[in-house]
Amino acid sequence: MKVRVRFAPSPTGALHIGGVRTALYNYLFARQHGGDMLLRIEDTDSTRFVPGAEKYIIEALDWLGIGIDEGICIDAPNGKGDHGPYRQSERRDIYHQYVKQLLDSGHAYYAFDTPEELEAKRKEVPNFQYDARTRMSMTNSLTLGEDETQRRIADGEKYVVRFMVEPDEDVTVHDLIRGDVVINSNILDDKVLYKSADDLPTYHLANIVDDHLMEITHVIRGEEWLPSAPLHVLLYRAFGWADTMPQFAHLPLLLKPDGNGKLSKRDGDRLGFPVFPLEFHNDKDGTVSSGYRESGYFPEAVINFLALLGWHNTGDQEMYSMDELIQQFSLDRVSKSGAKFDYEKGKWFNHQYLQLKSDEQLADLFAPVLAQHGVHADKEVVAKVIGLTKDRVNFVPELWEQTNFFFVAPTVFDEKSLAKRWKDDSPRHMQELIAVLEGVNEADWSASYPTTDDKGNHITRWHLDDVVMPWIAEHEYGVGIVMNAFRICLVGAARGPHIWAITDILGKEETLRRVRAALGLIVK
RNA sequence: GGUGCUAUCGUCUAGUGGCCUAGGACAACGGCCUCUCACGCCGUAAACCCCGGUUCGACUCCGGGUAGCACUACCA
Repeated sequence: MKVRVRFAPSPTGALHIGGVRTALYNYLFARQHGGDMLLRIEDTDSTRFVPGAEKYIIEALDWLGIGIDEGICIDAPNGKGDHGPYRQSERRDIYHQYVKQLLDSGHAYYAFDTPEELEAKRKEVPNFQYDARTRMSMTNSLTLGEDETQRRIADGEKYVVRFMVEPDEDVTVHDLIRGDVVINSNILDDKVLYKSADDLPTYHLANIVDDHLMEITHVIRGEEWLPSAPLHVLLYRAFGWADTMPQFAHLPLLLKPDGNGKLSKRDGDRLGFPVFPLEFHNDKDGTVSSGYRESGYFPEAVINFLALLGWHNTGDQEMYSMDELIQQFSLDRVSKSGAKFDYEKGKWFNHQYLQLKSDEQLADLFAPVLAQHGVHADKEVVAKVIGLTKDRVNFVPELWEQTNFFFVAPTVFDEKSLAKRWKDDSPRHMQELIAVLEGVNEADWSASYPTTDDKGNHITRWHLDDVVMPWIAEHEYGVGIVMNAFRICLVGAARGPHIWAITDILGKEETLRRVRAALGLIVK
């Protein structure tokens, strides 16, 4: 039988990073088995619907490279495949039919208790549960009788349909990650399956009906669903679908980095990192949530990071491409315990993937950042500059802090660097250095050649080394003193790549101009 | 409160009864490299929740505690 899995988010806001991981695991599982990955929208709660959320979900998955074979997706916003519609709000007629089936077979009943009455009941009776023990004292078709029930419905009174859970039964759920989980039906309540108020089913009914009709073979979802899994098993049985019931796998939760509990949207705001793949503007409550994409993350880094939060192969491999994940992923190597969200490790992954990109690729990605700062430089130069600095950044936007001095001459000079590296002799040294550098031919300015150091390592030596070092030695100046003062003139601080790599890019004219300018600007 | 799930370095994890003096990675710390800041390299510190049992032998199996989490809606 062909493997068919589904990711079934609710369009109630931006897609949480935990949801992304669930989608990823579903996708990896489907691809590995040559099966289908479906996306179904579970919009059965009309009160929590957020405009734009659905579009956000499909764009986020598309950005991450989590491909959808059937259902709602980027190239078919209204769904593709022959098991549709894939939006639950468009499947009302289908649900009516199955609600009726349960009603007719005696597995469900009408209930007229209002939300207010139920709330009052819960206040009055501790641990109140709508079940076999209490249902005969409530307002429902079991206590009202056929005629009264029909009269109320005909009068347009709001009602719900509840599932009738038989008491005293041990229900076993076989979970692919955790093994057999047994729960007694006494702790289950008569779940609401359908509400007439918005003519929609609840999750429990819709998910069973849809998974069955869509021929889902494996339900891979978050651990928060484990307690209701027995109810779902009971529902399959009530429908007579026990034979084709999908297999279950409940994934461990993603936890807060500090303290305990599920990772939430608030944690991101509080700790300063995104918990959503893309930036999201919520028109319903006016909030804006930051996203991994906008923070400078590469999708492959997010995927790699997320994949390892809850799954790990034997061995020490850390870097996985999507193809490797598809090949190696397996549900029985998914951890059972929750994983704290380690944002620092996420940054490290992005650093690794950034190093893997070519300087030219990075130059293209960096161009918009440069433009923001009013810099328009040749791509060739930008790529060269990136080659010198990329190993010290985690994100493309950070490149600006590392490279700005290549494009804009310093006008302010770092106090700390001056205090430590700018000596009383420095102005005189710089004056002399100007004279030395002026003597260098334009053609030799950037020249370099391979050689070996005194330990026999192959290194690149610059022509300017051969000019400046002898001069320093001749006057018995300190190399560090002269070079750092020089660096401050060019960069504005005691940091940055090798000094001759800087002068190479700046060129003779700009280098000398900066030293002269600095001499006028640095007051100490 | 009830039910369920879970439990190895600060974090993600490897470990499926002897390969464990518990391995790797992130973070931390120290050193090397060096004109600077980084990167890189090398190194240090750091864990089997507790108590019993099974066994010649338990991180690994079993039982009991404890702790954490999840669920307990006309939300998903």
